[in-house]
Order: sequence, then structure tokens, then C-alpha cells
Amino acid sequence: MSKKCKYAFKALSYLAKHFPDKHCQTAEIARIENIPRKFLELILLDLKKGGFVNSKQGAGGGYYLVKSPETILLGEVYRLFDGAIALLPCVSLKFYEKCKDCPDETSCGLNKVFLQIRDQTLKLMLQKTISDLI
Amino acid sequence: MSKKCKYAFKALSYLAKHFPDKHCQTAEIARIENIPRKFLELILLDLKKGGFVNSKQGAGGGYYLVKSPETILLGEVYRLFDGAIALLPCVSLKFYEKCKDCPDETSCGLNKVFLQIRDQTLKLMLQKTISDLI
DNA sequence: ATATATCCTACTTATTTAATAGAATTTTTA
DNA sequence: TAAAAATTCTATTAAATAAGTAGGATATAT
Repeated sequence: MSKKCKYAFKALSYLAKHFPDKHCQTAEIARIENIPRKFLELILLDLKKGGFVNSKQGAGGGYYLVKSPETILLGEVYRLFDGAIALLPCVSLKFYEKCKDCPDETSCGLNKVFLQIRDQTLKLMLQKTISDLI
Repeated sequence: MSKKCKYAFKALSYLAKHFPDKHCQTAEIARIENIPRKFLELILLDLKKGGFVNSKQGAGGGYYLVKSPETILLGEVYRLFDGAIALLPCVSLKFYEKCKDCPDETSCGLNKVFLQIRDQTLKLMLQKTISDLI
């Protein structure tokens, strides 16, 4: 997992703790969660584009969750930042790509095993939510 | 998974098909498995250093498995090329590293969830072998 | 000796990661 | 209405990693 993705999870956790009352400033989150402030700004913008948070500009502004923590699936956040959950493109659900070096996918042994692994991981990632992090 | 690792699996599968009879040349494996030859050379050298294959130089030489396919665990190969199986260094068994941004690991929600995911993946990866690929 | 094959070291090129910088924009409040 | 506080936007950077490529050294069979 990239640092970016990890920071995103931490930022969402932080916002979840204050949900739905208060909105939180980037600087505040950065300080408490030990995330570089300017880097976190980009991450929060991505989370906003991704539809997970919303923001208010200006003094007293900040970020807040748009939906409740238990409806934000870890897998959705992971995909936004790190793309495929699968270890091979050919077993990816959302980021599928055919392997150039494989003629027939059905007879590929790697495919079968890593599909199992993806299924396992996907199941947990789409079952666990931000509220499971706090 | 890196291409390098994927190619390693394919090369091992190829060698497994000819185990324990024949040894196979890099050029042959490269051609059949659609792997760049010079790149495969490096991979086979890594596999040799890792104790999975052995080789014989000179005319008529080549590579061969040192142990039978069903004793080569996928996880061991994966670790040799791509390192940690875990998605976070702080839940890695063989490549553990403390997170700089986390003060207390025990109270980290990410840690708990991604430990579960690692456990699942690890279990499959140490259960499946090269013989499951063919 | 020659052909065949592994072995070794170095280099390259592109992409990704993890930021950092600085200014523009919006909103509150004094 | 001006200043302060916050997000938003665009660009840049430095380091690491990925995915090869190149060329010669070494070993072995015929």
C-alpha cells in the first residue's frame, strides 16, 4: 500500500471520529496523524473528487465525511489511491488487463491461484469499513 | 506483483513440467513462455541464489529444479522477488518495519485489518506450490 | 578449437512515489 | 471592507523502482 493510501485511511479515520458534528482542518489532521501537511492537502482533494468527503473553504472551514463511516468500504478507498486490489491485472475486477505473455487465460495456473487470493482479500476489503478502523 | 516475479513463476512452472528428467535452457524457456531472454537470465540467476534451481554451464547445460515442484511454496518465491506479502510493513512477518507516523501499533485500526488480510494471503501462498500452477 | 550455454556487471529509460512550493480562490470575522 | 484563514490548483523535484538491454567473462561438451 502506498503512503498516500495509508494517509488517506488515517485522514478518513480522523474525520470519522468527529462525524457528523465538526469539520476538521488539514493542518489539524496533519499534526495529529503525523502526515506532511501539503501532501495531505492533495490527498483530501482526491478524497473529495472520489466522493468520500466534502469541504468548506475559508476561515472556520475544513473537511468532513459525506457519508457515515460504516458505509465507506476500505476497498473503495484503496482502489481510489492504489488501483487494483488483485496482485495480477488478469484477475482484477475493476482494473482488468490481459497478460501479453499469456495466450490462454483459462489454462494459466497463476490466474487460478491469484484469483483465489484476490477473492479473499476483496471480501475482507469490501466488508470492513472506516468504522472498523476506529 | 512485478513482472519479474510473474516471469519467475512461469519459469519455475516450465522447469516443473520437465522435472526431474531434463534441464532446460534460458532461450527455450524464454521462447515458450514469452519472456525477454536477457531478463530471464537475471531471474534464473536470482532463483539459483535463492536455492530453487541449479544450473549447468556449457553446451547442453541449462537450469533444473533442485527440489520437487510440490515443495516450492508460492510465498517463498514471491518474497524473493517482491519482498513483503503484507500490504503494510507493520504487519509483515519477514519484512517488518515500524510505521514512523504511528505512535502505538496496538491501537492502530489499520494494523488489525491488514493483519487479517495478510494472514489470509499468507495462508494460501504458503499452501499452494509450483505444482498447483501446472 | 569451437560452439553453446551460464554468469556477471553495468547501463538505460520510463514510471511511480513522496513529497514541496507558491499562488489563486473562497469565506469568515473583526 | 480589509485581513486572516482555509481550501484549491498547477507545477516542480528528488529518489526509488521497474523493466529491460548490452556486452563480455567463464565453463563445458563435442
